[in-house]
Amino acid sequence: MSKSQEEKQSRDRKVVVKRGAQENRAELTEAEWEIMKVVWEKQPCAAGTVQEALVKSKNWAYSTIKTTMDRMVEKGFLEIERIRNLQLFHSSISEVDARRGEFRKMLKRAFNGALTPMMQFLIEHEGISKREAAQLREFVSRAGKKSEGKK
Amino acid sequence: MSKSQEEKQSRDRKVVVKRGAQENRAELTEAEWEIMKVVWEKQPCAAGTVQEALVKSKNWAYSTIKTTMDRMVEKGFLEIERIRNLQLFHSSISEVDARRGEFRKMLKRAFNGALTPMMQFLIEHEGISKREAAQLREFVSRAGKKSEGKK
DNA sequence: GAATATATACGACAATTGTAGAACACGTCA
DNA sequence: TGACGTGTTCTACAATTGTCGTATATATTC
Repeated sequence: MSKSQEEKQSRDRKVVVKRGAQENRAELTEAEWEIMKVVWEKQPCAAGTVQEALVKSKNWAYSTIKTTMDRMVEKGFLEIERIRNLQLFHSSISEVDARRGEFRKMLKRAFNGALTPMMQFLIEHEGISKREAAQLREFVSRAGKKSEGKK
Repeated sequence: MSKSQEEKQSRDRKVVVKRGAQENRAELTEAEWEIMKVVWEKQPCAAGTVQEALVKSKNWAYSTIKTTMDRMVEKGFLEIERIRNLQLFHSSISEVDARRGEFRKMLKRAFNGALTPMMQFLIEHEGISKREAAQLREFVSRAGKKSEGKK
């Protein structure tokens, strides 16, 4: 496997574009996640806005965030709308697609890509709060109807 | 945040040791996952065994795998049992802990650490089969009881 | 126009992760 | 003992990601 092939695969794995019925998904790094969460909420917004939003939880230098965001533009995760000297960023990937990417990556690594072993894992090894359980019950009752519809 | 602090936090995040009732979990890279899956299945085993097992899916050079495994020893994920000149590796982390680490990382990044939005996401965006929905229901029905026990 | 504030561009370094070949060491066999 | 096979050690490079200060550019105000 040559470097360029691997590079191409690596890219495809990060952002899998729509091919027929296949869905969009993206894989973000830790820092990218933090930044995208702010962008999804405040877009279009400047890098400075993102920095201000993250100053408490992360305390990153402005240039740290700007660099990361510029790289995300190169990767196709963000786009720049220019107004005079100001760059406003907006997302090119949806939160749903990013979530899907992260979820699928986890599923593939830890559960060979299958939901059933993950569910078993949750059942046997993960507990949840009462509140979460109540909310889940509500969603599950809807799930019955939705899944019938889907399949 | 100084470099050494960040380094310490980074380590703690990768392997969170047992503190009281808190659980074990680990975070593995892509290559580490591939290797651990083989080790869990064949341990104790030599690096060459791992390389042979992965030759079809990955075609990594022996030294690629050996290097990764040596680094994993340094990280505490693997341990070496020496028999003459031969090193047999066995895992220091369980598959459950690794799964938990990967799952929790995903949950934190994509769903702010909460199960409920993840389940909602699955139901609304991922499409689940009847069987999976049934497992979800089982999880929810057990959730009430288990969480009492765990918490 | 100068001073100031804001924002971008530039450049660089460190750590981690992935990748792997070459050199060296050990064990076995003829 | 030398040859050969197996396994470890050593070394190194590349890419990515994280991190950030400095230089430069732009816009505004006095």
